[in-house]
Amino acid sequence: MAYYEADTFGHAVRTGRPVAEMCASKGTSFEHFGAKQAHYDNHAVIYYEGDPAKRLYELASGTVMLYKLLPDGRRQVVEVLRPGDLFGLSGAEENDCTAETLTDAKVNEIDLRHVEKSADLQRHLTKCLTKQMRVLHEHAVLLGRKSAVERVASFLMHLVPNRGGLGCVGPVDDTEDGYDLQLHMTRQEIADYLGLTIETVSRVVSDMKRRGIIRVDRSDKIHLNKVCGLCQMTGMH
Amino acid sequence: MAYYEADTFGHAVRTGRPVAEMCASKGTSFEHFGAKQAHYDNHAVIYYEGDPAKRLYELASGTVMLYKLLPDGRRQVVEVLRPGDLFGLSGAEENDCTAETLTDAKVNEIDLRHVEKSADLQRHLTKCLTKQMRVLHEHAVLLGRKSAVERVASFLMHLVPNRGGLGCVGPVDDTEDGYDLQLHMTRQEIADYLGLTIETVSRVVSDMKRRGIIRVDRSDKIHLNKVCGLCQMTGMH
DNA sequence: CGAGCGCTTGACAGATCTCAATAAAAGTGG
DNA sequence: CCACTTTTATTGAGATCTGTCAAGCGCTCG
Repeated sequence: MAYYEADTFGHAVRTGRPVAEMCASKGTSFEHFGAKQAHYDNHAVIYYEGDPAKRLYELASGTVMLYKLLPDGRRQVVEVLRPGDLFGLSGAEENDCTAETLTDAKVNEIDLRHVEKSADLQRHLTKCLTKQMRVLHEHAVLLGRKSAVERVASFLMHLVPNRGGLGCVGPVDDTEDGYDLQLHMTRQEIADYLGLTIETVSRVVSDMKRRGIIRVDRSDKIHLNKVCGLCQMTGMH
Repeated sequence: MAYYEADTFGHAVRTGRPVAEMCASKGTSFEHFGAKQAHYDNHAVIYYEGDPAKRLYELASGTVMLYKLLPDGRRQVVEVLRPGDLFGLSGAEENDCTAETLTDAKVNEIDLRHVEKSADLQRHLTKCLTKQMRVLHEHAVLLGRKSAVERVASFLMHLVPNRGGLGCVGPVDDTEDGYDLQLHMTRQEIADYLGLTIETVSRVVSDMKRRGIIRVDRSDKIHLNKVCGLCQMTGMH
């Protein structure tokens, strides 16, 4: 079924020409620019830090993380990507991060030599990179200035659509302000993303559970009882 | 004299047309694309976080920092920019950071509406943004995973050209491996960049002084006695 | 010379990390 | 379907690093 979609996209490539409007209207996905789509299983490495950078990647579905390692094994997850995000552009001969899937993922891949040529694609790149840069800025604040509780609260809030950010719509309903979410990361991955240890993440989650802010149905299935309450804990209000 | 250069650049704008080769050959500076150059004094704010994003900026000379504030006053400096770097692209209606000079600075400014149009400019943007993203990734590792000593050591190493990074050339001379550097940031600014407190930065610097790794001639004039030795303290070897 | 600002230093507190044990969940093979 | 192993998550106790608060130092400039 997933494979079907790939074929559909492949077809679009064969018939379509790069058209700015198509790109702009659809927002994400650049299969129009001669990309081939690849599938990756859960926890598959797409490329390693230090590998020669050959392709530009666009995440079509699923989740991918980018991380860097220090020689002694410390790891920092620098980005958690969602569909539409780009990766593989390191600005050098070699990739600056390792890219690894967090779920099954579909990825559009374009040879870097082709990227240079298309003006529409360049415009698309600028837009995507700018957006990702904004996220990196906010994450720098989290890593540099937030407490463990604020980091975890911010992390959870980012998984709730249309809440917490600039376009926060507030509680939909006065009495009900819950939200069910599915984590695609282990505690270790979350810790490495938030610049904490696995034990600290676990303790903060347990604490939120004890205080009735969240309910943990399974370690990767968490119900937020009060989204607004959680948002107050992010350090941003 | 600085003003003279601005005139020279301004002249180039009036006579030249956007040419990819000009841009590529010079590497930085996009005065060819109809930019106006502005001068800012030391510690002048170019724009505030939350202001409407109207222009794209390219730093022509000097140093600029981008920072974000939390409501309680905590500050994180998210980027320290060098000539050739871009800023002002937030990917939204409003700037996501405040931009403030750390020195006198010359800045090329283009109205965002003009940016859309030029393909060459877009290509230039992609290249610059990619490079800055790489720096942000590395800084995330610093903020998330490095100790105070490693952070300060990394910070100082970044101020030494051609050392520490991928293209490290090693000591030029077997006996001499010193380097004189000029900080353009106060201890507070450094602390806010490294995710530390001013006291911790001060203590780490004093400690390095005591151990003979650096010599502090003035609080903003630091001599590195052994660049290689300092590099060993960054956590990256 | 004195005021003001930035920097340094000390003593202490507290948050997070480390190490270790236990518990829970997921995968394996009979 | 059930032991059994392996992995992942939780919890506790203690150590450590960095932050907090407060005082003192040393420029720079009027």
